[in-house]
Amino acid sequence: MSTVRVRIAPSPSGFLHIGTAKVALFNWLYARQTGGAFILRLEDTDADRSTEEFAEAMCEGFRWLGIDWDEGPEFAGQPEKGALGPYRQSLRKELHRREAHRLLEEGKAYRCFCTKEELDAAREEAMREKRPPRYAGTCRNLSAEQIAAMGDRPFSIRFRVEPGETVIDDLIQGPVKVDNKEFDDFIILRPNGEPIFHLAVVVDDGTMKITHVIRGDDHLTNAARHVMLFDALGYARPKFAHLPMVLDEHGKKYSKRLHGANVLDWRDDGYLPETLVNYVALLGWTPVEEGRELFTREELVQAFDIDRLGKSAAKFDLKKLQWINGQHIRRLTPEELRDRVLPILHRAGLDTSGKTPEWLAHMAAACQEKIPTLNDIVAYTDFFFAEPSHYEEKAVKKQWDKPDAAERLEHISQTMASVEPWSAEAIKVAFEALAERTGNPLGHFVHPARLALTGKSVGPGLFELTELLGRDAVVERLGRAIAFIQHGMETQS
RNA sequence: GUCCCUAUCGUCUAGCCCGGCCUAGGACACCGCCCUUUCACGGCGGCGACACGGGUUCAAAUCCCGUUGGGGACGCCA
Repeated sequence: MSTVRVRIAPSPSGFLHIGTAKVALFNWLYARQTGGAFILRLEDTDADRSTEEFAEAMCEGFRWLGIDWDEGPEFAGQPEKGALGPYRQSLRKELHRREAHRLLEEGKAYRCFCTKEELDAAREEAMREKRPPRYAGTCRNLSAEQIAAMGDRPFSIRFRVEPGETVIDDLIQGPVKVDNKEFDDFIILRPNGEPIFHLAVVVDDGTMKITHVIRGDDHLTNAARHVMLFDALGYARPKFAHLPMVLDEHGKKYSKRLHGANVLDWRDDGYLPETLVNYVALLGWTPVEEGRELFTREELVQAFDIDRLGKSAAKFDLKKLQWINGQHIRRLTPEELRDRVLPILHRAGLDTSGKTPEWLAHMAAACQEKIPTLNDIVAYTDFFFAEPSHYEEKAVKKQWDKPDAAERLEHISQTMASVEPWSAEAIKVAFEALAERTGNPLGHFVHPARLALTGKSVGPGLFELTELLGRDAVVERLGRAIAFIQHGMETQS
């Protein structure tokens, strides 16, 4: 029985960010690999910015990626899971408050009567004078009499940072030593009784028995504060692993407003969830098996190794993502591909109701090796569901602007009218025979035919496409194309 | 300003901890060739990096120091 307990603790103040997804994935992989528990905790203490819609959007992102949690809040009709809840930070305030007051009683924290205005002014002044903006310690050593004299003036609670050195034994960064002099006494509870992030995370991680805190390295410095709090509160210190962040293609922080910051943007763009999972996993992790880059979610669980995490930030590379997507699309069965692509076809306004599931699976198979994203299916197959609305201009010039163009299509049409059986293989043989008989290369007939049947110059293999289209449609479309060449060339713009 | 983290091809990275096997390996991208009914796929080849400067050493991508670049923390945000 594994005792590993890890968590993802997003603040529901936006969609699921690509960086959060990375952190979640590594936590999830570690949990799944060790047989431990993966916990979702919503850090919604900032009521102004946290909304239920965001919480749902975030969960939808996780669901799409296939990152499921063993313990977490109630969501979308699902009841809360787990024995150490509640899993919304906002519902744990009472506990946070109690722990803050416990520290106060134990002398590990103290009352601070400074007002926000005073503190803000002091910080600004320090910044202006290029001094480290730290709390001056005004209320650090107030006597009982002085405190009593404050009457019922509101106060915040500050953690008392003791002199010494704090060491974070980070699984990724190695031991990180920080002199406690670098930290001032930080506030853990606001005058209104609301907990501050540092207190809330530590209390929650401590009481939820988190064993490994795997998160973004923007928290590395905070980790020292957290370690001090863990110790002061008497909780077992978790192990830490601070992951490098995900940068955009220019090497900047992946801004929320950038397309792709929301993992669901990628779904909308036609990427498979397994692609995102695979790609993000490679951002900072390399398998022992050298050269291997393609993994399913399950294979990642097997291969993942927390010791092989990199230390530096990685830029997001769309081209690599596209390549991985193509690879994963090829690994789908035709039926799986069909099922994933059908909603996209429908959204594009194509009516697939006239086709059987088997036919649609064949169609999917014909495109499988060609489409970089699921969305490309539309351009590759729309002509199956509707007559080509027009012929690609450049292709018309190249293929049909020849004296014998109509004649060639006529040959093809006659051939197609009599091929038996109506199969891609037989159609291929017929085309080859036609080419040979007339002493032409195969392309001499294939290219004009493609244009006649699809209106385009690129698409699925011609013979498969021809079979799928059916003899009647093929002969009819060839006829139209011949008519177009004979009468319509000059009217086409 | 102080402190912390980080730095190998354009990009993701292997190698670094335990110096020599590194004339630095792979992948994506790019270029060329081959395959080929288009587009892809696939195959072959090419281009292409140890940020800089000092040490230590017979020997440094690998160890040490500094510089520079990037990121982060220093909030009654999370």
